[in-house]
Amino acid sequence: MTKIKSAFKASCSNCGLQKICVPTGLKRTDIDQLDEIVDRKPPYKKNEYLYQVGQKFNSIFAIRAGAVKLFTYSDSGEEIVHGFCLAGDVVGFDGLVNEEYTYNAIALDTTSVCNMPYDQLADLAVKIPDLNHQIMSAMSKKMFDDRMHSELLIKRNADQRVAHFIWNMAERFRNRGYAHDEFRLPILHRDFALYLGLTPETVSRILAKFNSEDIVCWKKKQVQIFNETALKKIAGLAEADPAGQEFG
Amino acid sequence: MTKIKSAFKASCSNCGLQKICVPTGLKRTDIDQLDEIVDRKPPYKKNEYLYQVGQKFNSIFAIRAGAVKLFTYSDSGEEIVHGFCLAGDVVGFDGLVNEEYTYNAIALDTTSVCNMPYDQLADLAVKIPDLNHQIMSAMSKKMFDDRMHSELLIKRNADQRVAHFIWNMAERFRNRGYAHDEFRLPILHRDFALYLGLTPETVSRILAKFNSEDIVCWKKKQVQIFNETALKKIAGLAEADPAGQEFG
DNA sequence: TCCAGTACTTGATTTCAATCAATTCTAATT
DNA sequence: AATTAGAATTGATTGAAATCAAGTACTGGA
Repeated sequence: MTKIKSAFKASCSNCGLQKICVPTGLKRTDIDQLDEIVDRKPPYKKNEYLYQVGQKFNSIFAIRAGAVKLFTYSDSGEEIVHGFCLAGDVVGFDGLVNEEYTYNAIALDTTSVCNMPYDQLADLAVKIPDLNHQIMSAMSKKMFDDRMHSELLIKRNADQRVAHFIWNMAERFRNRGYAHDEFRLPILHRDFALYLGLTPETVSRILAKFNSEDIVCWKKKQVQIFNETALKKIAGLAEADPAGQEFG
Repeated sequence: MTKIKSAFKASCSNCGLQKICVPTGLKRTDIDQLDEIVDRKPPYKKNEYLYQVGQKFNSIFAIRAGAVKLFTYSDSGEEIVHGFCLAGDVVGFDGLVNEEYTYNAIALDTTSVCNMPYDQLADLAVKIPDLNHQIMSAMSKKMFDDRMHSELLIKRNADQRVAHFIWNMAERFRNRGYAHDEFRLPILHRDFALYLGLTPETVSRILAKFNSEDIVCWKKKQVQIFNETALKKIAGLAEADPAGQEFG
């Protein structure tokens, strides 16, 4: 806990996110090989782009700290928010087809990433089948997230969407070993509204209601959950702890 | 055109969907290797399941003919339609994480598939990097489809959703070399409505309107597009042919 | 510390699509 | 060909969230 971090070279093998990130399930020797190709650049500042739509695909990014927003613009020029990535998430797979990225990825906070050049990663994956599988798993996980997102947009009303989103974020923090009832969420209500297909006004009203009912408070990028049960209930989630819910 | 098909053993190398399906971009010798692991079972009948949620993941399916609906049930038991697959599409990647399928896949019509057992495919992919890349491309393409779906659900009103869906289907037929202004679409209006996050009533009203305006007619699983320009315009798609739009 | 621009809140009104309800049409089965 | 259940249509009504319109509160930079 009180280790002097700077004394260690940053590496996958001493990274706290090993259980969540790409190295999951890899042998120690394989992790060391992966480590060699990882490029750890200085962190992105708030509002810096990791990549943009149309840019040549060259890397996949594992987020070590911070938060990233994925978005595009519709034909009519409105911003469309596709998702948010937190520490331990892997982004950039959208670039695999046609060798260019299909999202814009922007840092919402100061954000450190592990940059994995794709040509090297692909070469390595050929040699390490577990790694190859791991990459596909990460993609498959992303698909699952997207599926949950569409489900939200298709079936849920505004209250349910807001509750579900907050609950989902809490779960992601829980899975990463952080407090799940109180956490920093550097996401603008505006972006959050866009992601849920709602307006900022609607989101504001619902958050005010949840706050007045002592369910959850989200102010100044800080979230506090007071009544987990109520939140889950509004979100339309089954009462019992869903054991199979180990996706983040 | 008038070749006696039964005289040929079905294979990737004589398949008309080669340019769309998994073999795209592979060398002839690689395709032959792929061919060896492909299991071509008798077609699925209408309403037969290719796979179901929770079932052990074992295969990826390339659709040769017919149509498949991907769906799940929400916590509250309502059906949620996630997509439709046509000839040339590849399904089953959702099963990669945790080794089980996360969708239900059901045949909407008599449907022939090429079943690719995943363990064999994975072994082969290790030997053929192009194939590995091809598999990831197919996953990435699926992600792009899902992205278009969320975009539709987030930003578009009912008219735009309906128009966009029909346009998208037409493009898929066009990409596969079929007529794009008249095609069979064995999808119930009910399923179509669920996919778009609308009710059957709303869809029915909009289709009636489009029909009365001589834009498009979709009756008895047969679609005819009379006014492509109007359809695109309603869908909110740019007037000029989007050159970069080669996804299906 | 002030200022300016952006983000957020709150209220009044409108609108689009859902819901409710009743037929009509269609396709599968015998 | 008759039967029947499911699918699609059409109309009347309701309701949830968008929109319009001021306001207030942050936040980052000078």
